[in-house]
Amino acid sequence: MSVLDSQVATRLAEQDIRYTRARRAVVAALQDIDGPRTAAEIHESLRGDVPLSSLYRTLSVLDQSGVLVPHTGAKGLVRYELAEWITGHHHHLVCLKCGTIEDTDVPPSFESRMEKMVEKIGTSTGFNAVDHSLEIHGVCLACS
Amino acid sequence: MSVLDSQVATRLAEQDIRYTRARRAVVAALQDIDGPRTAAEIHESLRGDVPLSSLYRTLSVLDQSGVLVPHTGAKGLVRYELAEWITGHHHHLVCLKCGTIEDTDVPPSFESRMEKMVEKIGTSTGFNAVDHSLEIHGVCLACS
DNA sequence: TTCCTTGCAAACGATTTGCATTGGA
DNA sequence: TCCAATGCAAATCGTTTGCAAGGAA
Repeated sequence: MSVLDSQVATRLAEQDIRYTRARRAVVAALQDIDGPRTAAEIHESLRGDVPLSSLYRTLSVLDQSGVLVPHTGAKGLVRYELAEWITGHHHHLVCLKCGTIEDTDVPPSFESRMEKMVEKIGTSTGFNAVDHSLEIHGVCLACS
Repeated sequence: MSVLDSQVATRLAEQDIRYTRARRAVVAALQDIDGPRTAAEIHESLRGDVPLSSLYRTLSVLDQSGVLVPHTGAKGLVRYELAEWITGHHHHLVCLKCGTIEDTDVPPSFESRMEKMVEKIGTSTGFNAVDHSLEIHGVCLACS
């Protein structure tokens, strides 16, 4: 059991949620990938080991328990990735052609300024900010 | 015909696309709103004047002609808003509870720094950046 | 008049759910 | 053991499309 696996196991145990075969498989699959993926993509990378209907339930459980985060970045498809307490904070490159989303980082100095700004926007508008993500839209290497 | 209307009319005329009743209605509906809305929401605010299937076709035409921009921000629903050449550049407050997206601005000094950064990320990763949007996630006033 | 656009109904694709069975702590 | 998780098939929901009728240039 990898470090990541035991972190996730702990997180699920705290909530009395079982860490089953399907759930392990999904976490493992997302571990090797640096960006959100759709249910269909995960299903394929699992070579059909987990039927789609179970996969959707698995994604939903892992989302609600804070292990995954959903993104609905492009083409109206929901894409999941490991939560930031696992991957670390990052931002997204969204391809306008194929809809793929990849992770990217920004310089720490910019990041801290962005955080302050987000906080300020919250207090001045009544919007209770929790999180933020800079979405950069364009065309990825594979599509250009 | 409002200023906005004639701008849109011109844009469509350049592409030999008719500015019909349904298209005018959608543009007018989005004009009063400061954030992306789903087809269902637009349909409702039009009080069913435009049937859903026609509405989807209308949204698609206005998207392809550069009048609207789609966002797939939350709950896996596609939301449309007027393009930035009409509304001006802005960012988004995304409510994690109800999924609504509202527009917001950031200070110009921050904005220009963000633009430079986005450009740099593009050149250093092979990703051809076109556009960006800071998505601030949290809980909106109505939901808290 | 001539296409483009509309409306209706049927088709589609992603996601969800009911229910009987299996499996994990 | 005992309840949660799974697998299958059917249902649901947002969105798309074929086709005949109506409308803008």
